[in-house]
Amino acid sequence: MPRITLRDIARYCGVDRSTVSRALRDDPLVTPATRLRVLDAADRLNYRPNITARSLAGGRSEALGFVAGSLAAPIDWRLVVHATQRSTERAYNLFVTLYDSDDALYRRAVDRLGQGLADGAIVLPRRSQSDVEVLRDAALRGFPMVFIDNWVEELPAPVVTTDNRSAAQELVRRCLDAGAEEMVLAFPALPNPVEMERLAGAEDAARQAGVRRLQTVGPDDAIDGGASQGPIGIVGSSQGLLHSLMSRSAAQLRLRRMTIGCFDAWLGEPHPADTVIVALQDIEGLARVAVDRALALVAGEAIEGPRIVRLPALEFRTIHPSF
Amino acid sequence: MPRITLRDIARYCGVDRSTVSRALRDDPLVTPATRLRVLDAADRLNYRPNITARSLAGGRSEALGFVAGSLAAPIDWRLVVHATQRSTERAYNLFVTLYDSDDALYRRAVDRLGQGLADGAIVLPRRSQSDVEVLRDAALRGFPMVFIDNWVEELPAPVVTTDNRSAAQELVRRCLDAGAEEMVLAFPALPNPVEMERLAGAEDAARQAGVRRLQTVGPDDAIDGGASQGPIGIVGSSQGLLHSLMSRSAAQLRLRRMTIGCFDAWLGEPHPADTVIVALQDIEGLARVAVDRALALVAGEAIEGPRIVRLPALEFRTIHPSF
DNA sequence: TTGTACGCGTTATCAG
DNA sequence: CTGATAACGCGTACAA
Repeated sequence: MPRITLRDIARYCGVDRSTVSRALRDDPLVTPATRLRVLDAADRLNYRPNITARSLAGGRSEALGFVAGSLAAPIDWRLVVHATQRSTERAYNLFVTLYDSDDALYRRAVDRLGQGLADGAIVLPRRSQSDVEVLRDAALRGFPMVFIDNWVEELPAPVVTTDNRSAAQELVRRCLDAGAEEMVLAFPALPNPVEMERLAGAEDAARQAGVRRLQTVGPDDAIDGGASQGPIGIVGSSQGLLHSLMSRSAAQLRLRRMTIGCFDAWLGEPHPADTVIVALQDIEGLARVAVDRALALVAGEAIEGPRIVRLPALEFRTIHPSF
Repeated sequence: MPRITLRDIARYCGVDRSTVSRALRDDPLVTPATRLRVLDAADRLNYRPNITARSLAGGRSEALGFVAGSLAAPIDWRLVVHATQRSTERAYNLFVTLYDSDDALYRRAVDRLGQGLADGAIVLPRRSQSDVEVLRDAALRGFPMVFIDNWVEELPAPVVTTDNRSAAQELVRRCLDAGAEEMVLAFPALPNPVEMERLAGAEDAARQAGVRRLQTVGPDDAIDGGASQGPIGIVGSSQGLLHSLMSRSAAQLRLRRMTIGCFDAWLGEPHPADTVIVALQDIEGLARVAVDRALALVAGEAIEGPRIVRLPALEFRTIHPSF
């Protein structure tokens, strides 16, 4: 099954390859008549340009990479979807590569992208320690990169993220407004900027409100119920984390009224006596801004504004059990 | 920031470009001494081969594409993760492209992959009507494709999927064993093979067991409670679908004991009185077999075994509320 | 064992 | 307006 190339069309039309190339790229230099002939032939022969050849010749691939650990959290794949859309609007392609906590895969993915496959990348880092090593080479080589959602302090690439601090504050406030008398804060122990900002914001709000009891639980801790049986507020980064915490703490939580504060999404139903408040982030906004900044970098334009862009939460949605 | 090429290394070492090329590809023809010199220089200059050039010259990209609608369902991104791993094991790269129900994006994605960017693709179709049109061109051109999980009847590509029929049967049986006195079947109206097989299997099992009441609900229907208040079984494809059905039917379901049968994953907690049975599919197996079949196609090997491979469910897991 | 020369499919730069 | 020609970076027969 031999591929149809420019040469085939050129032969078919009796013109030169370069004329075909021009015609297909809508170069105004080419006569409408010949262009029509060429387009018709291309259509008839079912021609598709070879992208690798085009990248090689043009020096650009017109593609961006999206590097992510996994797509387990809804925010992850939603970022991918919107980044794909925005890239397409800007006549760029987006390739997603996952590394799933595997450093070798991670390095490979970043390497490949920098090898002419993409003109730049959007990076969604997860574990800051290895992120640094893997990304440094590409950064040093001047490969355009933009961090999305989370980032790595040590690298100078632009960052597009959410206003995590304010959102965490607001979640705590709303839990208290809903009647919570004590607060539990559950954020992963990972030393990454997002979790740190969230924790700081939540602690701030709790302290300012003078919460009677405040505990910060680690990834394997259970909630210390103490003697109280009153309404409790639990704020954390993701449903998965909260869910496992609540399972571990089932004995302490049974029969207590709970208000849960969570980021991004809550799937399924709250328990009958509970309320869930979700900080809905502007995921589409993140993706669009990240793609635009990446393309600006690719084009060599100076970055406008601060290195870290923080988009505010779109909405705080309260979910009550439906039955 | 000029890229380092073979030429630079060749100059640096005082050898020819082709020698460098060979040394880097571990060609046994090259003297250990010179290979060492070359590798050292490559390392020192921080050389990275240009993939587009390599693909162009070699005629293969050593990459596979993974085309999916979205990654909303856990099975989707888990397939991607495992396909990435398997591809890497086989020294291939995997690029994911999403189209998110957008036909233009879809066509573009498939086109690009066929343009030299990938040697073949794994396709996870979602809506069979447009899938046919978009994929037909690539298929006709002889572009190697393998369907994963779901597929399109009209196209002859190999299929790797699960044994949906048996799994649906088993879910219904287990609901009945758990005490359900009537059954509700909730599968999307999409005319795709997976949903059809699931529905058929579920109906089979329900009929064989002589269920007193059996209803099949559409995407916007609510459950018809009738007069009964006994235990009810609800089997459907995904948590999202079941969740919206249950919300719409809240009045009928309140206070009834429910057993829910679901595919792939259940996030969050069952309601206090409910039980959830999940058919855990062999997602890693699907991904591995799909990658292997795709690479076999790429290599021009004959496909062994039947066109449709069906992997059995790994496990049926029962989830009880933890508090 | 290494160097020479050509081709991969496309774009860009010249002449004509 | 079009045709010839030289890149782009790499792989590989073939020659030395």
